[in-house]
Amino acid sequence: MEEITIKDIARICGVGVSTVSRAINNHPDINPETKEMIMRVIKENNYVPNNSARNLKRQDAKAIAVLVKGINNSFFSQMIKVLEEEIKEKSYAMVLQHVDYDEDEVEVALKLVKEKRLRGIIFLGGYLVHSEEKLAQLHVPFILSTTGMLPKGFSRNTYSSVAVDDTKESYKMVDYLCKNGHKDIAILCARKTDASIGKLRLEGYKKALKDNGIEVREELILPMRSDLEDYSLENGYMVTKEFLEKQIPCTAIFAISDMLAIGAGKALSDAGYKVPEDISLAGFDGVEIGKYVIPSLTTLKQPVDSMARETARILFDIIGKKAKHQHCVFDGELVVRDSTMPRT
Amino acid sequence: MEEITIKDIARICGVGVSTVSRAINNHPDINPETKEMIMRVIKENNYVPNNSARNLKRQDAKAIAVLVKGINNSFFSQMIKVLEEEIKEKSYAMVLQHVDYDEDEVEVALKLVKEKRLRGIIFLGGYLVHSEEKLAQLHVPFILSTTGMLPKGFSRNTYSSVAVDDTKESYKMVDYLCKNGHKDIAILCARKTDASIGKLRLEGYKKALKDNGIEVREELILPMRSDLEDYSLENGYMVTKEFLEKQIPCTAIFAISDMLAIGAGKALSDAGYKVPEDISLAGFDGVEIGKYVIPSLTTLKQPVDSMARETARILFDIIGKKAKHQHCVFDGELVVRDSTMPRT
DNA sequence: TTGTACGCGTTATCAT
DNA sequence: ATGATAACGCGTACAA
Repeated sequence: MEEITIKDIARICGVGVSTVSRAINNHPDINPETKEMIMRVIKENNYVPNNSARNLKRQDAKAIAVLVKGINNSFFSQMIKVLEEEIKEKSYAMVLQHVDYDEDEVEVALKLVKEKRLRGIIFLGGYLVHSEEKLAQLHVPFILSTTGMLPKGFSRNTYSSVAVDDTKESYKMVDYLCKNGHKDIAILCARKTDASIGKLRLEGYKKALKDNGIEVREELILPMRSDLEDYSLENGYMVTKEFLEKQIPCTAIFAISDMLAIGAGKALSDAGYKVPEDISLAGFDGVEIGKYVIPSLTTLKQPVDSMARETARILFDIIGKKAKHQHCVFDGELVVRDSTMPRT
Repeated sequence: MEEITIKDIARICGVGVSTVSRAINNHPDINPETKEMIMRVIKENNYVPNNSARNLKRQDAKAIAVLVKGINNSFFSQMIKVLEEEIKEKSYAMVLQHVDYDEDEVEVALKLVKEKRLRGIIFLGGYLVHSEEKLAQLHVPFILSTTGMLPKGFSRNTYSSVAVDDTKESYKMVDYLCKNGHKDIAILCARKTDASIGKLRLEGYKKALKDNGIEVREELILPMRSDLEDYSLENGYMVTKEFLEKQIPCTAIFAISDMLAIGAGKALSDAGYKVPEDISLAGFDGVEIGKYVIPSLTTLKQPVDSMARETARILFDIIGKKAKHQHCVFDGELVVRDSTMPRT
């Protein structure tokens, strides 16, 4: 039951360990026949190199890590797919690492860099606000993708970012609702303590109302419940249900994520409201399931494919010293489907 | 920019490396004051131990890996959450590893064991059918959870498993539909090449029809398209759309996963059919979103929480030598919601 | 209680 | 083209 090592292979083959190492790592200076023989022996003995030892010794891992905040976020999974393609294309390895909501992603990144000799890091989601100091220790190029921005003070030439302008896109959606005659628009938004995208999207909402001459009313601002999972279906459902029970007049609900919107849609239906005839419903993100829900969901779609591709491009440019850090803002797309209608 | 190591810490503190090591790893034989001092220096210098070096040296990692087939499977994410709780509870570390659809999970497991000195492995999903030989090399207890069974020939006392009886549960659903007067029941199922749960669920369908005196008709068996992602919304939508265009009479559609069912529901709606009045629709798995979809989805719910807890229990029992390998079959629950109705 | 020295499995730098 | 050997950073006997 002994674990077999490179030494065993060398002994069996009657060669030195360095020769085996050369065979494994596709080094040029090796006799093709020797290599073939070694590879055969490796197969026969089911030898698997120890990655810890490799990482320990190696400088150069040709790996980039993707740190995803939270699990089961269907918005990210599409991005991950694309990132994986792009990373493989450059013949890099992708290390996918989930980070719990209560974990510090920068700390995780720091560990990972030491362990895996990464060349770059992609942060997907999360709010790196409190981590400036730690971020400075990250001596590896990193890029924030679809992530709450860093505070203004943080030097913008030490990292890159790719995202939509949450305020602007949120504005777009609410403005659309206003232009379609809606005046009493509720927003299903982040908790008051949120300092990230949730806050920005709320600001867009407020600004759009003001620009359309509509008063912002506290009673129409519906923060998520903190005792339920953030951005979850259940949260959207419960908050909407409680809101509807108050019977506050309202003709449209804008949820700052599609999942919240779907939860809200169910609450509306359960309470006997027809979407969109009685109340219009809009989401944000543009996740796939929004197309399949009934009625299909009007949303503000983030161009995830392009964003993922751009994320990879920027990171590789920096790794290859082809460019400096940059900050790329994408436009979202207002996708009008069946869950909203004009108000006459 | 030099990476700081345990030696540096030792030097700064004026102690030996072993003392630092003891401080880090909470060893008993150490002066509390020395320890405190060392920990302070570690914080000040942002020292992060190198995991590769640790894993290389250590025998005993107190870690268990969860290998998940595919990404973005909302059915698994609930299980993962529970597994994480259970594993943390035992003060083990959980290593979450996604495995691509075209990757061999056993190969990934083999590598991971070498790299991380795992104590146990949980396979979530996937079909380990072709990997008997490799599985034998896995000298670490493993358990298959929610996974297509291994072939009969494989010795059942070398591994554990937790799952529902897919054939039986599928039968339950189809039998329910039959008992409610449905005779023309289409099934949205796996590709013909599938040898895993897809096959079993199809068998349950056939058996239920026969037992209810209904003929199995090929034209009502709708395999997923191979050019689209397996079990995806889009696959359910497209296959159903194409089926409906053929105008084959049918009063119910049973999809072997909830996601397929939701896709199918949209195709029905687009084609002008009312669910459940015109056609009843049922899914399988019991994912959360099924509750929020309109009409809410009748489904065969797998008891994911209990299954995850049992998975962890069994694995830890084996690790602790408290028990031998075992195979646990859970009952699913028929959850009747709004997407099905009797046929008179 | 603490420090020294060795080895974990691999890659890289030398010679040869 | 190949082999011996020194690191890589850490944990742990063993000695002190």
